[in-house]
Amino acid sequence: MNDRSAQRLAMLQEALASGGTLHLRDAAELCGVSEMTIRRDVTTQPSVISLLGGRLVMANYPGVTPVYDLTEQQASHYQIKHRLCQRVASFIEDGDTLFIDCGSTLIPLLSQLSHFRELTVVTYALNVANSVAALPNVRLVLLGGLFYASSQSFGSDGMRAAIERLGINKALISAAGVDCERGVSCFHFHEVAPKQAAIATAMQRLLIVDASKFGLVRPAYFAALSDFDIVVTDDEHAPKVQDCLPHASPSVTVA
Amino acid sequence: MNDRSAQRLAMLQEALASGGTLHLRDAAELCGVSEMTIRRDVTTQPSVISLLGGRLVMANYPGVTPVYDLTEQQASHYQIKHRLCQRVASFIEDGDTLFIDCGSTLIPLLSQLSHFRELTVVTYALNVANSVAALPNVRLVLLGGLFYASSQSFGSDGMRAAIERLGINKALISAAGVDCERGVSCFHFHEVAPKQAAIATAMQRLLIVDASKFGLVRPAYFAALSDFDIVVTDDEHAPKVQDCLPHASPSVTVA
DNA sequence: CACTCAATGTTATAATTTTAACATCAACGC
DNA sequence: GCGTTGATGTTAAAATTATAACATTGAGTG
Repeated sequence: MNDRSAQRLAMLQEALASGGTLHLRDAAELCGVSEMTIRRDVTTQPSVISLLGGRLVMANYPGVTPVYDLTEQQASHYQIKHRLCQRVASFIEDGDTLFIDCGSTLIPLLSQLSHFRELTVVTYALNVANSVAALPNVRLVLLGGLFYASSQSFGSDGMRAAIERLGINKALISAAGVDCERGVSCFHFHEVAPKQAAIATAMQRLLIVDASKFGLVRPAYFAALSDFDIVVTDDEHAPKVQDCLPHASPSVTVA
Repeated sequence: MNDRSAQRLAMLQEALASGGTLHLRDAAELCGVSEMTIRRDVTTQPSVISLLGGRLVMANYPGVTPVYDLTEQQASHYQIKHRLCQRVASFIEDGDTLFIDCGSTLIPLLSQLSHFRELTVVTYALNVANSVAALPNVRLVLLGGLFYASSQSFGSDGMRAAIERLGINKALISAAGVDCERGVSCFHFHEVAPKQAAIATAMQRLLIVDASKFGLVRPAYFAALSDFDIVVTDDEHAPKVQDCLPHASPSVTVA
């Protein structure tokens, strides 16, 4: 909260911006203070710098992912999403123009995009953009606007038109709830326009949801199940899924 | 070197791909082996995963370079930008709508924005957006488009119009070259439209350049020195600056 | 000038991580 | 079967890092 403290943090942030780690002792020497002070600088106030085993690391500067500890449960829950994304990747072809939705479901897909020769990714999510920005083989189009921190995504009144002007090949859509009768829903209303526009303009529409989302109702409906060509899900909660999917037209892939 | 070892590494890589860190003990439990084995997995063979203070971190994340050695030159070079940004901050008022240019010059400013009660930041740079996205007191508007990795920024044909539709208060512009007669220039042509639009629409225009930029000519001219109201620079290379600035109209602030 | 307070430094101790050495175990060929 | 081998597990000691308590400094104030 100090002025000098903030100055030191900014200095270290600059030093770490190009990557790498800085040992506490080097940081202390660089700033001309004791290790304890640096330690206090980075631990007593929120910062993009975190302390890991005596070394300062930046929370992925060009990206925004903070350094936090995954629990074993989180890591295993991630396995489901990864399996879903592996299945999604099997639908992707070289040269595709993909619309990639916001949320955490499709994040594991992004690192797999490096295996293709050439792709274009259209998104309105900051975290997606950050992951894609690092891939040299992927052209990135980010749809900007006002930032909504809750979903790490942008919204603007022109977004629907902007998306419909693009030649999107495949729309990869995620959701927070899928209900047999009411359809597919998400939490935030600003996500509705981009999702709907992508569904409207894409040649192929994939809905990617883990099975726990079935039967859930969220504030913002944006599509019917029948609007999708393919539903990618997992078999963890098979009964719930069975209730919904046979009634709808899309083909279902269980990863 | 082992088959199982490689399998475990792949598994952990998947778990870590979305960011964050995984404690050795959780990784061990996740893979059903001892901590020692995981430790050996990641240390005995080259891998994208590294071990930092008992936690696994992805290599494309901060921790990949074991130690980052800073030269004192880098440290002092940082000081200049930080001083410039402190001066810039003194021009900012609560409630301002700021246009913030891409590049590294204005990065140190962003952490200082948390000291204000309420601000709006307009930018077309990914790195700026990432820093601002973390600030709860700042409304962020990102102008999207096609991503240009070289400048970590976006470009689109509609950007000029999009900026002129916004009520920008103060334009904070950086540059790669300032020439007395030819004007102010940058490296990339896609930066010209947003810079010009911001200059055209803003009520107050600040040019922030360290003194080493004076006398340099870059491919893309975007403004004359007289288009700015305030020039913020440093006195490191006073002679060069003197040659240019007296001829132009803006007031000069030396930080 | 003495007092106060916040920031920083110092030290000792606790907790954790790393290393090394050795034990176990299963697979495989002879 | 038997011994070898590579992978893995276990344990204890060494090194490092984290924490907490207390000492010092230094600027601002009455």
